[in-house]
Amino acid sequence: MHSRIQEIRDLPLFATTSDEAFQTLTRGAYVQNFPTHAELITEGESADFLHIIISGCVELFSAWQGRETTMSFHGPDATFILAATIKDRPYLMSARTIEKSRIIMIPSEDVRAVFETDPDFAKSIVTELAGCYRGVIKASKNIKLRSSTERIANYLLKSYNALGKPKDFTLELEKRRIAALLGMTPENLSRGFAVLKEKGVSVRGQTVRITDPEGLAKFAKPNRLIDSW
Amino acid sequence: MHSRIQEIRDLPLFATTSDEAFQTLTRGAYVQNFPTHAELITEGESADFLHIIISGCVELFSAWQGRETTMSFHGPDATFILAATIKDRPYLMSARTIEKSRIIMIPSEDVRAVFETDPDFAKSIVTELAGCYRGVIKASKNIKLRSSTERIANYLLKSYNALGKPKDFTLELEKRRIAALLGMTPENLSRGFAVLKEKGVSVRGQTVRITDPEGLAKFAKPNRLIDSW
DNA sequence: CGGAACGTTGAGTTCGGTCAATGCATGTGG
DNA sequence: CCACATGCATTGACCGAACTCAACGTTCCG
Repeated sequence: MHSRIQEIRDLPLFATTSDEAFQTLTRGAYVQNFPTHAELITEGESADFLHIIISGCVELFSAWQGRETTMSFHGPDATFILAATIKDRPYLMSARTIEKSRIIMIPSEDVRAVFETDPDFAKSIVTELAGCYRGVIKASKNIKLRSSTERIANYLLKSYNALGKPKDFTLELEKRRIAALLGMTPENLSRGFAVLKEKGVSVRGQTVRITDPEGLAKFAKPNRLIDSW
Repeated sequence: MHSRIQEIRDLPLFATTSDEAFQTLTRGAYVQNFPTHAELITEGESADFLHIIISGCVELFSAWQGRETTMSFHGPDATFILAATIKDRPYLMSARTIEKSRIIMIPSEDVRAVFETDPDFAKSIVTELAGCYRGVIKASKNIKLRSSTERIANYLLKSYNALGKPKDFTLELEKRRIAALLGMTPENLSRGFAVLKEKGVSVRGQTVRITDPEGLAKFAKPNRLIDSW
């Protein structure tokens, strides 16, 4: 049990939080393991808990009139859905695991209460939320300003650079999920990879090799206000 | 001068802020009048000031590789760009006035400083930011889950309801701006209006009449998790 | 070994964008 | 006060990016 608390305490979100505030936050909190494809929350429900991912991967998605769209994927240390928790409003998105995942759930009331009493925690929360906001803006710009092939190129380039420009690397997500993340169908992702072959990328199964980083970058035109760090 | 301060003091964002904190915030602040089509900020610049709109209308937009896209429009009481101010990071969007506008500019440093010392202000800021976040999410769902005609139908329905279901009403924005807001070309907006004629909408110039609210709603299928209030 | 899910490829469609012409306001200067 | 310029809105013809549907191949797992 002690180690469970510790793994939460070590999260960046709580780095500067006082012990007292941390106690309050974790008193009513759960830590839970979920299998793959577990639906964690459903849009429209009231935001009773702030969720924080310890390990695994979670997809945020939305539906309307039988259509569904993926909004984002999140890994360890990410929070969702903070904005609903703060405003005490219904979730705007649903969440499901796409791997076995370990999630902390902190009662929204406690988050709001501690926010008011602990300035450092308030700072952490607002920084986290601002980061989420900027993430959505970037995603939106990516979708609205780029063609599907350009989005793929930038996605590959970003992975490549994040991993330190390795000779080749493995895709983190299944291709169908990459397609969903980039706002296209799996068929179109395939066709995109085919086009990018001429620009200096070879994709074989899960393995990607960037044969011409310069050429790819020249095509992708990555931009820190969209792809950023 | 006194009335200038007063008009700021009365903003919702400062409703619960202490006088002392308010003093600090406004000490280094400007209030400025801008003409139509003034470029207020450019994406990539550092976020030196939090902007608050007192009157007028501001467009947020982004560009990449010669392409441009409208992200949102904002009227009185809205803030931008809060997230950049908080994170002390470059703006992700540019802003321009589309009417004569009166804008408050508060040094970002002061916002961050007061955030740490005044819990009520911190609360206001985080609530405002959470609202911005949810706004972007809704806009993104609107774009990704609906066809252009459906977006138009919902836009008209929302205006209609917001105004109290009047016999007819005038469009707030120019049609070209509505088109940009809804993520389509002006040509397509025109065609959309034509289609909606059959669904119970007549648009003549700036004037809209909803002849069949039921029928329009049946087509538009408005949803509180997208169109909300 | 068989089946299920994923991925790829091809054919055809559709939605929305581009380009161009025209109409319609508004506004300015002679 | 009118002539003309300018910018917005509309309409039509065409184009193209991306989606749908279907078939087939591959991989992985029971």
